[in-house]
Amino acid sequence: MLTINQAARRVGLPNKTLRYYDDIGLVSPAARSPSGYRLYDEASCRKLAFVRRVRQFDFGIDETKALLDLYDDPQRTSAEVRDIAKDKLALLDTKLAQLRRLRQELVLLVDACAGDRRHNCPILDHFDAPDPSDD
Amino acid sequence: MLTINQAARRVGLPNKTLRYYDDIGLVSPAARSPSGYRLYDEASCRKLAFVRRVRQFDFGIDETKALLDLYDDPQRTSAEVRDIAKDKLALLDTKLAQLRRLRQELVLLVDACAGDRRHNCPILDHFDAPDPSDD
DNA sequence: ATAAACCTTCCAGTTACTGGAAGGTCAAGG
DNA sequence: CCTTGACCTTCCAGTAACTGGAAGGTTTAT
Repeated sequence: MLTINQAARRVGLPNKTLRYYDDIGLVSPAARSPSGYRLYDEASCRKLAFVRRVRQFDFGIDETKALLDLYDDPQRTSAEVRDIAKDKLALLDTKLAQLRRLRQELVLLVDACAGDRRHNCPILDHFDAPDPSDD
Repeated sequence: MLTINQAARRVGLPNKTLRYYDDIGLVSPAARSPSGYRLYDEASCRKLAFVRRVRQFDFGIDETKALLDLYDDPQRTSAEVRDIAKDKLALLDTKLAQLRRLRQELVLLVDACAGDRRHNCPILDHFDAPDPSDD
């Protein structure tokens, strides 16, 4: 049984985050010591590591919880999991497209700007465009 | 002079957001009516529109404020603005690279998963990988 | 006069934590 | 036995950028 900091070090998360996950009921320690210390066993550490990996994939806490429930359920089917992953993938693609557009516009702006001591600036001009057709 | 909802409609932001921008001192209305209503003129509407466009580029409020100060300052140089934009561009590139890696991994996972009624699932297996070398 | 449609302020909630204060616990050293 | 330091606990507040809602004042029209 590991105390909170030991578990935190093992799974690579801050101890604050472990307390938070306990508070919201995402991953709780296996037990408490007589004096109230959180104690994590192998299984709870695996769950924490699982959560960390899922979170790195930009899944929100709710989605992570759904995945964790499936992870805990030996009766789940691969289709249930795959549906969640596919939804996430679609979202990710949307986000990527937006960011790419953003980047492209910003590149144009930076390129158009002399970046010298003069006072006119195409970047500000662009943001100031009196363009009523833009939503 | 426009009331808050009229201004909100014109610049394409929710009225709550206009109140918020006033609260934090980002963009304040040009005046208040005798009964305390916020009144926006042309200049304040232009600033709101400017802020909206900048925000769409994923600049934070602080960065937006910096840009707005430069926008307000006839003595600013294009170099000052360009530096901010270039920093943002670098950040954007980092974020894009991360998301691309994420997407690629997720694609592999989804492809590897049959998505049928069976109980084994490569996605969950991946997240469960007992991989201690990952940070 | 009163109803509808505005406007105001203030408080709470959102996401996923992070930081800090006040205080209990545990092992080692003197 | 006592103290010191490193842990641990809970709870409260703050982060970013709003959003929603309650309670109440104002304006306009009927």
